[in-house]
Amino acid sequence: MKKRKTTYTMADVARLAGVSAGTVSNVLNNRTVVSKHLSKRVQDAVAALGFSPDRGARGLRTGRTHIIGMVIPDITNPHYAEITRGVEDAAIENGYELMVCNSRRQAELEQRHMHALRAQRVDGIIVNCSNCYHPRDLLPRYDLPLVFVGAVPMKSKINCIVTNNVEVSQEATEHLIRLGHRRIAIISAEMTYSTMIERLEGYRRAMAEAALPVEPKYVVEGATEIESGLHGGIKLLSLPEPPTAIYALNNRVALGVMQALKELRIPCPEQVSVMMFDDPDWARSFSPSITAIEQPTYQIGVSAVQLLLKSLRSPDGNVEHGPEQVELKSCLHVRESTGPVAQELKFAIGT
Amino acid sequence: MKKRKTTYTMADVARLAGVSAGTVSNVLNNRTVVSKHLSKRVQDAVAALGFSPDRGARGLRTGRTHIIGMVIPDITNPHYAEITRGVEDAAIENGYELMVCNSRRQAELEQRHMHALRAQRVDGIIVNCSNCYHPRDLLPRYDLPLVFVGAVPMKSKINCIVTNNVEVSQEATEHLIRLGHRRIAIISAEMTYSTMIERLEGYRRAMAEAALPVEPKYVVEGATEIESGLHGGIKLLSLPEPPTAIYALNNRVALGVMQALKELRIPCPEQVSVMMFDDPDWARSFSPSITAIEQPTYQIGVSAVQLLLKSLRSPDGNVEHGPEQVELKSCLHVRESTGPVAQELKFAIGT
DNA sequence: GTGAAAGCGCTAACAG
DNA sequence: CTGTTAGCGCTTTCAC
Repeated sequence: MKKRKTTYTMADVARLAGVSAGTVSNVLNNRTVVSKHLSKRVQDAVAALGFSPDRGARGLRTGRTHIIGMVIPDITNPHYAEITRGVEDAAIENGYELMVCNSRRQAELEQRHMHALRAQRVDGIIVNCSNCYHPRDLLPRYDLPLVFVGAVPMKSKINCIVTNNVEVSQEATEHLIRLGHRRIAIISAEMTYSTMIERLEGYRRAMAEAALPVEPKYVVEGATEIESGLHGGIKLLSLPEPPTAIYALNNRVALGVMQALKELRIPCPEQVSVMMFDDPDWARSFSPSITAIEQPTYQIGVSAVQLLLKSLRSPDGNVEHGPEQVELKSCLHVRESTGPVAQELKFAIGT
Repeated sequence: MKKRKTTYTMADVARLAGVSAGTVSNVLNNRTVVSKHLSKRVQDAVAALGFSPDRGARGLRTGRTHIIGMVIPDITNPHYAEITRGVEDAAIENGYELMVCNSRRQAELEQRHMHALRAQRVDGIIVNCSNCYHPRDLLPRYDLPLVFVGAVPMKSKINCIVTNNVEVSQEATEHLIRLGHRRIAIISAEMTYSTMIERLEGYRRAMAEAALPVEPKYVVEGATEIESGLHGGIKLLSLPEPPTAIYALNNRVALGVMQALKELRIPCPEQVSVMMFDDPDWARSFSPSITAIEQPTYQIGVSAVQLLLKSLRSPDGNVEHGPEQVELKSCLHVRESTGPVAQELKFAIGT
């Protein structure tokens, strides 16, 4: 039942180097000062055997696995993929390995992953929870250092990395209003995400400040799927009085909206402007290129690891003065998909 | 130096249930038949404490960590992201956890990750190597079960999941030829990938069978970056005799080609047709929607895990009769971006 | 400075 | 059926 006979242990290295296992350990972790002489012998033996210490055994002994766990909704969404890249890079730089799990936005799976990661005795978990109203269900009774990213639990004192969703969403909506748009529709994903709630709030504020009504028929709650944006888009564009601009609250939904415009052969931005949250690679390649709000995805990942490590080093599992909240900035990139509102002339032509 | 005092051990469970640790282990792994009576008591104790056994300790003891490692070039590329999804789902279904590493197409990083995974004592590794000519450098001296996916080492007897690149690429090129195209350009990514070599070969065969010359000026070797497709596309389209069709060998390059068309204001497919390998979400949302070759990405991931597990269960680390090669099928989706070759009339108009 | 030995949490013989 | 025990590979006192 042994795994591989070709896997060496520190005892093998010690024997070959003619020292004790403890000394090998000391050399490998350059702990106490080992004499140059023995140190060299040990290193030669390590190299000769191609030995690398068993991290699992080390973890068992030290109580730290040096593994960071991560739970995200869906790695195939470029938004999460880029955050993950940031996390991985930062983790490795600090000597940690990463274990990523996809929850598919299912609370049950989310929990199962959290428990699996706990069973693995990861040192901490970075999580993007899909339901910000029931975050407590996520936390194992036995506290593991946790950092939330992006979508975070509401009204909870926790470590998290957030972005200025309200602010940038308001700013982006104002961009549309400045272009003359009055009938601005918005399609969100699941409203269980704190991010969606905040982005909608930004939209509301901009509308309110411009004294524009937020008409329910222009506010569509979708899901994080392309089909959702497609159907929502078709529904909006088929209204007796269709919107002149559509604001998609994430990249999946936006993809669906673009498809809706294509199917209905509605020119963008001539007849309808489109703006989206997220700024995936393809935003600039589309015709027209898409006005988009870029989130600091990579940096979110890096910051999450930094905060987690900070929290790991604190005695109580939180940073010194309680949970810390880091806010990063998103920014709007105006491109070709948003233009001046269609002139009435165009409607005249249509009739 | 203990990690968390709130983490219980099997001894705690045993004490609470009034049994021995061995019995707890037996219940948890339903090994030998434990009496209903004690079994219940143990399960209650486990539930009461929220106990879950330390996988690291178990791994140390059993010699199997039940972790699968994975090394891919870049998780932010939808192609790899979808393979990863398949791998994760299949892994979890079989009681394995997953550790994914990004190599950024750097051989050095690729190796470092392989070693890190070995140090973690993963049970096997799934790898998409970026240089199919030097795969041996990847293998640690101490053999770990390995399964290659997609880009595989050339001329090596190894476990791998491949696709019918040559065949489908030939078929796709024939599609362009049937549309009347004669000047068909092709932009590849790094030719160190076996996939690129095979896709180019398919193109060559189709051209040869149609008695069309493969002109060097129409064969561009790029890199897996959008910029690469952009510059390659601009270069091709600026030729005195530009191609009437461009075939991009992966989704990143294709994105760049679309951007080139946009910048040069060249109508697609009226003047230039575009076809690409890979079929990411956005292919159908583009205007025009893009003719694309879909790879069975998710299934590649699932198959890779299946083959790895099969190999893990074999005594010699390989499947019964030596390494196994599984071939899956890709398929062409004809969409709007490929059309009949531009009539000479259009050129006349241009002059 | 270095070696010897204990023990992290678990499983797998082996007794009883 | 259940308990006892040894030991997986490593780190870390503690003597020397």
